[in-house]
Amino acid sequence: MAQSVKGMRDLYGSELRAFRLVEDTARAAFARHGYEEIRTPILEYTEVFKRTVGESSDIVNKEMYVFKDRGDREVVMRPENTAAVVRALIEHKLLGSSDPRLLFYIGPMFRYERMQAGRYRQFWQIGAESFGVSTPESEAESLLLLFEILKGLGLTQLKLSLNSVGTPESRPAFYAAFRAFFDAREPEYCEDCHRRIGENPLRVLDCKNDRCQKALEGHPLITDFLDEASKHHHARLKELLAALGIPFEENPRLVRGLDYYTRTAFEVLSSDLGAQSALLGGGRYDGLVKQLGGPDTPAFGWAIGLDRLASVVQQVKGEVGATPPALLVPLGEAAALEAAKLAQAWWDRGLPVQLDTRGLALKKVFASADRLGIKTVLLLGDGELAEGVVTAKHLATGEQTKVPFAEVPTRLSPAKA
RNA sequence: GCGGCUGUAGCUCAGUUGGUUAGAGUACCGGAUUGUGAUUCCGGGUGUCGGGGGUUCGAGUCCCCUCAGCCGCCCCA
Repeated sequence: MAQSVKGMRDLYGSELRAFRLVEDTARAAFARHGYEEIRTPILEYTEVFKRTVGESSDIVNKEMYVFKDRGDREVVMRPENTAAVVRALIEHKLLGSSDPRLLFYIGPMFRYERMQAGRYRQFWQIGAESFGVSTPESEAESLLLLFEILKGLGLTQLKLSLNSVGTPESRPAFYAAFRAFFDAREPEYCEDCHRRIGENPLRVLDCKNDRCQKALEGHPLITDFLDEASKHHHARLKELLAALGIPFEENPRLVRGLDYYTRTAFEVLSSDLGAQSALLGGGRYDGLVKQLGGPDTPAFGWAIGLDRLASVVQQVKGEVGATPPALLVPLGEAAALEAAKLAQAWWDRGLPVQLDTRGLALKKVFASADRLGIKTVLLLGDGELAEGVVTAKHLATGEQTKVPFAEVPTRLSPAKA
């Protein structure tokens, strides 16, 4: 049988409705907050991600869909979108003014990884980025927006895991201290940790090996090595979040997989997702714009895993049901034409009415309507035609009434359809 | 990229130490006097047993390869 490409899936039915629910909720929140949408291409030149996400990161190292196009250019299917958005802003010279530059995006990302529940090779992200503001207040605003979306979806149990990873200037001191700590008990750490200490030292901290965890007791904290400005920044953000009622817990061991983060880093995990528990993540990336050749611009942003959030929404709220419109069923040729005319007029007025053009026996029409979850069937036969009415049957109650054509629009308000 | 498990009807699954036309529930299709569903009754199996190769008189069942999915690791959304 024909199959979709490994790791890529078709979205339809209740899962797609869950996606749309999340998207609609997010778009409404973005609009309230003054965030504008941006859409960038799926394909980017490899350099965009190599220079930003980090040469040593797994994403660049082993997960990118890289290939040569017919013009022999090396391109990559975007593994994330922040770097691409920054590239676009630089290219169109949209940075450098003091005007707010608040952007959001919704789209698919691609990473070549081993399949697992909640981990797909094409997955979707909803992201928000705010450029040009370095204050903790801007971060609080962005996180308020984020929690507004989660709350709008009925997810109130989620908690932010928060850390500050300092700046490129302050981090070396921490790394040195941590390395010294590691070296002192070096033989006690597992093989993976010996690899991690070179690539991303913080990763050692969340090793699942019991011996490693024991050897880590009393390790230096990155938050103790912050410069004064970063320390104040971090303290102020925590103060704001507490005052604004955003639930968070400090996690000095929090690490992110992308190299470009500075100061604030955070993520939200969900216990409803199995091993792939990361629901969303983000943080500050003050150096990224300059790194890609733009004006020195502070920035903060986050990305939600749409596939995973939709999954959590379905687990918490149950399947997202469809809401089909009423079904207008003509009986016979004369009625078929009249029904089309009526439907045409009603559609012009914005009414949700599905026109049945199958010409099936009524019992099949009703059986089908029942399966589709249709609430109201409007019958138009010769008798109705002569009277200028439709017979409206509510499937749930079996109740049947005659409704003059002119009254259908008021009777068919979306709530009653 | 590493390790383990699974794959039979649209769905959930049964199928004996290898044995004859591959089953159940549900869903679906047709019918029970032509304009009334979700109940009932009657009828229908709709299948490349994931795919390919091998062993065997004989393979859904055993072996190898492969594809897909699931679980864990790595990592991340």
